[in-house]
Amino acid sequence: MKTSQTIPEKKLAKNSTSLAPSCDETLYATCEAVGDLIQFWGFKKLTGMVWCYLYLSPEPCSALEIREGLGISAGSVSMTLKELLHWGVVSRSTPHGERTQQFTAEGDLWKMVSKVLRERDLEQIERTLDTLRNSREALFPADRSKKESLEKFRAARLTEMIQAGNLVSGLLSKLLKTGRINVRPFWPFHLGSLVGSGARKKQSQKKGTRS
Amino acid sequence: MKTSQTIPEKKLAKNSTSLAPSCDETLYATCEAVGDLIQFWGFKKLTGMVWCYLYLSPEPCSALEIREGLGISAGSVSMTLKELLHWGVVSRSTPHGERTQQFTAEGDLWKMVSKVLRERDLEQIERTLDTLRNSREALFPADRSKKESLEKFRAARLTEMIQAGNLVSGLLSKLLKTGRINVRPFWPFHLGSLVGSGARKKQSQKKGTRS
DNA sequence: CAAGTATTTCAAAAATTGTTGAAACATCAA
DNA sequence: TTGATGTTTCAACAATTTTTGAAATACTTG
Repeated sequence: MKTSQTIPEKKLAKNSTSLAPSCDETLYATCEAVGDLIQFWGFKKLTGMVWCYLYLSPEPCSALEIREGLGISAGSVSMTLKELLHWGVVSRSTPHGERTQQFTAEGDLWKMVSKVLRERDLEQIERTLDTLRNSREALFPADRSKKESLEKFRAARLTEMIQAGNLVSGLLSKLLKTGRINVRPFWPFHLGSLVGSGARKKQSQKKGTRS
Repeated sequence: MKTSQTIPEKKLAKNSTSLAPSCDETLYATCEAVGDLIQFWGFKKLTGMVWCYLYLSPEPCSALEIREGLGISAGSVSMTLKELLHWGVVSRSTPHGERTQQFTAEGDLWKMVSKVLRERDLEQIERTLDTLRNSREALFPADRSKKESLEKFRAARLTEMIQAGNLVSGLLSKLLKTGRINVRPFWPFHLGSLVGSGARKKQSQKKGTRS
């Protein structure tokens, strides 16, 4: 939701004479762009930048190199790497009997994305769905017979939200399981703006989809 | 990335005697859950809460009602509503010659989601892609002949990221255009973990996908 | 073990973001 | 126009998040 910070002057202009951006500038800008995207996705900007720095490095990097390459503190590097390791998108190695550990970015982008989708986004959706289901239950317990219309209305809207959540959650799981999206179901409510192209009209109520 | 704040005691326990949560508590909890989800998605929590409050209201609400219902300040209500109006997910109406304006939540969840996906997420991806393409160009201009291997490596990785971005962006656009996901292509790199279920193996290089 | 270097931790500082409340503004009726 | 009420704005305040830097810890070698 937020973007660029003041660009640290750092050691950027190490070899700045040419008109074209020096390699370091380009590198930094790239890391920043990725950092922004990753921040947009809910992580810290630095997390994205460090990952990108590693991803663009043919050789494993030491913490010190990252530190200098991005102009951040030792503490930041350490904590960011810890986070990246936790997410399994960076791996650590200590070559032979060296004392300095080296870091490498996971080369498979999909692994990275899917891990986060699964462990973070999917879980957040489920968390929300739980609350919504509880709310509906509280509003509309056993007998759904005579009830104030207010509660009826709310229960109906909750149902809409829950169905939407189920749909998203289902799509996500499927994508994560098969690595492929190939689903027919579409947003099943208020079809309003949805006049999708050619395909059968089946409303798609898959068995597994509780709602 | 963050969650609950201390729950304002407000006027919650208005009619708290029953064991089951009072309606207001349930309502508040629901709004909070949605607020959290929306916050997770990059908005302010209040934005989600206010939207949810309206969405669960059969009648249009005045600013005052929201103010009291959620226990927030007049300023917050005003600014949050402004934002929601901007996103087109809430509409304003002033019944007859009344002086108090009323607010209603858009009932179509898809409209809401798609608007944000289009105007925010898609744009962020495009922004990032622009930078990545520029970087690659800077690293690897016209002649892609003899070049240091470092630059070669980086250009290759940039290409991977760009392709991934193109894929996501393409899927999103398609989804937004047709309201339906029905694509065969899958993540085209490092197939590693992807052993998708039954479907042809075509690598899918659709014409429109620049990379 | 001691010295030297690498790494982590974490309290405090900095930066950012979110909220309030009161003043300014708008609108309408009398 | 004035008074009453509803709405917006925005500077100050509050809360949260991020980053730093220095102390503590770990690890290796001599």
